[in-house]
Amino acid sequence: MGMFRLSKKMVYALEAVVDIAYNAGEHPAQSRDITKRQGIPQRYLEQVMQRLVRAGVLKGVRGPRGGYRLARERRRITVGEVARVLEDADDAQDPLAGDDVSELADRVVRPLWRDLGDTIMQELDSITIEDLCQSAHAKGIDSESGERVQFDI
Amino acid sequence: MGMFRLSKKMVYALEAVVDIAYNAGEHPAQSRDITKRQGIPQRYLEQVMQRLVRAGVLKGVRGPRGGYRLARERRRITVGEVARVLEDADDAQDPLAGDDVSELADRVVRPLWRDLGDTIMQELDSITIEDLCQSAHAKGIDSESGERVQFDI
DNA sequence: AGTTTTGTCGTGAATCTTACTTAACAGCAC
DNA sequence: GTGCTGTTAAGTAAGATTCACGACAAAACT
Repeated sequence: MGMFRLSKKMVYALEAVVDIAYNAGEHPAQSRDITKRQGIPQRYLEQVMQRLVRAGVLKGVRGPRGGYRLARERRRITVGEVARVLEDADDAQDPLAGDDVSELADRVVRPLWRDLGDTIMQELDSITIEDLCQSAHAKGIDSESGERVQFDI
Repeated sequence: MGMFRLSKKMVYALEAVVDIAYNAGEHPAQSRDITKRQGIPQRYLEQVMQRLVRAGVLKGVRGPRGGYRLARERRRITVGEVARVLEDADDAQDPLAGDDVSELADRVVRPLWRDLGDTIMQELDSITIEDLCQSAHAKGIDSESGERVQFDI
């Protein structure tokens, strides 16, 4: 059906992206370290990361000392974008269309659901990774990379 | 984990409840008619209905000419309540606790998610079945039961 | 410099778990 | 007994998790 969803995958993705943004030092952040820090299933995260790489949110570098970097500045990546990337890729069709559905469902109940999803997404689109990093900083959470390692390009 | 979710089950439940509220005449609405009208898997809905009955949202009456009625007035049932009933029953524990989770996740990312869920729920709690029926009426959707069949008790 | 080794990401499939759907039968009221 | 709800179990689809192996780039070793 393609129902909107706040999935576990999204949370993992967001945790990983924030982790990279917040802990990134000179070397890129490695998948294994991220999963260790955030308590995310190791093998699973790799798949999530691939989606983020292909979507242009992260940039993966291979080989020893490899890992992941943000593909853009922190303030130019929104939580909404990360969430959208992890939304099921295969639902090319309209989420809640349905021909064999009553008017009541089609014009009252489902619009409510759809509007709700839109509202959530708007909310998420208004929050950037930068915002979350600042929030973490304000709460005195310490970064792996000393402090203030600015992200380039 | 216990992640908040806008599930298909909830949509079905809501569609059914609204259908009952809007189409209810003298006789209770029957499961089969509801599924026919709303395009919901017949046998599946029965289970959903049971949850709603046990939660005191619906009242089932058996035998010929049996069916379902609202257990309360339309304005005293909120969309949020219906959604809550269909939230997985088995997650007795905290939704997003986790001990082996970094501060970054625990104090930044997950609170964001939890707040979002709370916001959604608040929104849903502010909408009653009555509201949806009026919306349907305003849109000129016609009821099975002539018009204006007020609900008793 | 060229080659091998090593450590990481990259990809696809296999397995496990949860949600959804279907089915079969028991219980109750007319 | 007939026609509905009530209950439990079995089957199917979707999501989450794990596994195995290929590709690539840095490092180490001639």
